[in-house]
Amino acid sequence: MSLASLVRKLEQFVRLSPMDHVILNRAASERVRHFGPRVDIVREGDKPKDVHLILSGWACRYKQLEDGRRQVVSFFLPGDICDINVFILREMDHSIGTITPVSIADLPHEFFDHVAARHPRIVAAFWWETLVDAAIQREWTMNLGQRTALERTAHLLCEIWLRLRVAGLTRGDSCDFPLTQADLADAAGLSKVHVNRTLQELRANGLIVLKGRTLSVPDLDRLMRAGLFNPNYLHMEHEGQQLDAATTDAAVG
Amino acid sequence: MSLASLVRKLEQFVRLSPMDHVILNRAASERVRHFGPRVDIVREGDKPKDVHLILSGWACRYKQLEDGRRQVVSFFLPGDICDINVFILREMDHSIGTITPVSIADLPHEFFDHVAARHPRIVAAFWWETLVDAAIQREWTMNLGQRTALERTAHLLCEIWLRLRVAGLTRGDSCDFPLTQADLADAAGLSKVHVNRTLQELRANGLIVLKGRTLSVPDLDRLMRAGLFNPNYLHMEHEGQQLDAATTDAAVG
DNA sequence: TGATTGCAATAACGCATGTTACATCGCACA
DNA sequence: TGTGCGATGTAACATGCGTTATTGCAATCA
Repeated sequence: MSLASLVRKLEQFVRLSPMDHVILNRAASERVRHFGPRVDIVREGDKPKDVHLILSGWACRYKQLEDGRRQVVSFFLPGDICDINVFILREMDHSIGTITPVSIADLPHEFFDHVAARHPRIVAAFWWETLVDAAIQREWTMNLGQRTALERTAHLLCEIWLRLRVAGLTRGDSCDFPLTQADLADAAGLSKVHVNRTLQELRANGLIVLKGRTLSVPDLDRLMRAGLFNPNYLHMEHEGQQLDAATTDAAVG
Repeated sequence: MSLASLVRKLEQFVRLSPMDHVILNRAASERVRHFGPRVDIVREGDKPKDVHLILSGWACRYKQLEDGRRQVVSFFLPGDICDINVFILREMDHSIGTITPVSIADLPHEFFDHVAARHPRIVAAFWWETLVDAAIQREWTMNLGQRTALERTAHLLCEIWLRLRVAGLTRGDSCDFPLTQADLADAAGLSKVHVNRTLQELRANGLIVLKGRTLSVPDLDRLMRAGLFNPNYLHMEHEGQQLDAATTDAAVG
């Protein structure tokens, strides 16, 4: 039930007040739902109702062609929020499915109305989350369009690693890693067979240790170099110079 | 100076009041700048200052690797807005460059503050624009990850065609088309040579006529089928059942 | 304990797309 | 009227990745 991951992530951007914490806590404990692994939470064509906050487990957003080709367009890790403000759109243009068992909190319309009026720093933090999401999607475009299979896979692993680390979900140089090679293939736009070859190569180069459902990254810098990975798009402002409320209120509008 | 394209596009989603029009008009006529073709408007690493509204001309957002590989991650057409709320981020993670000569209006911070407080329908329309942008980026991920060169190119042309049409920039089955084959290659993640081959094939199939800087699409349905194109992600709500102010105010929060 | 199932690993082969090189076209400008 | 240059077109060849098929392994369950 790791609301901790959300807070930890948001707080690298804005410092939330004790009241903000209370608000988030309440929102994350009402209307919680649980899903098994490998099921759909939302389907393309649905009319979106709520925003979802991932409390625990991994999920993904994906699109599918009629002939079955499937592309994972993003991963959701604990603490991630799915599509703030989908309220505005009439119909989902993609699906969201679980990878592991997942717990989510549904955040209704009214939560955002309430927050908008009274908790500007939460709003700012959510804006930041939204913008980072968009930046990640652009980077995936770059990844699929320009990087080789090896670079692309390394890049994807770096991104997941850093996002897990910010969420407090790494231990030393290891983390849980529930993705199958088929999942990686759908995300990287590669065949399963070639993902397998590529992982072998990463292993042979000592860049990763991946066994069971655990990933270790013995030397992140080397993996980042292999993936031509530049973390700037994640906009992690870990230098500690966070925006204060006055600035963010104005920026959010 | 086509503010008309912006208004036309936004109005398929919300009906703007006469006052809204005045506001947009004013914003689009102060602080206008002009650029030549093939120059950068914004560079990766810049600190973003204003939001940009494209008044005329085509531009693109792109990212580049150190070795020169370049990926166009989106195109900007007249009436498009670049990155609402980039205020929040510290540093640009991509560049924006012109393709043709371009005129833009810089929308400062204060414009959004003003609008946020007093013009909820403009806010709603901007939200919609932002969400559609995100949906387009996801679709590009799909495009690069799963579609073949032919499908991918056809899909890209369909998208541009529909976006131009909504902006009122098509004439019958033709439109201006200033992209070079190199531009298409950078956007589609293909080599120039293969883009050339692919365009030949589209021409041979009678799906497009592309000569000089003009594109004609004699049969959009066929082109859409060739590109496995499903327009749902553009969220064009042309059925005319637009949201009214009450709904949208709440949705925007 | 054996059957079933899902995932990972490996091999052989094919093809879509990349690469390099050069020719042609048309427009801008001297 | 030529000259240069960016864009398009084409050809020959190379290769990275996809496809299909099979095997092994480990977990789960009858």
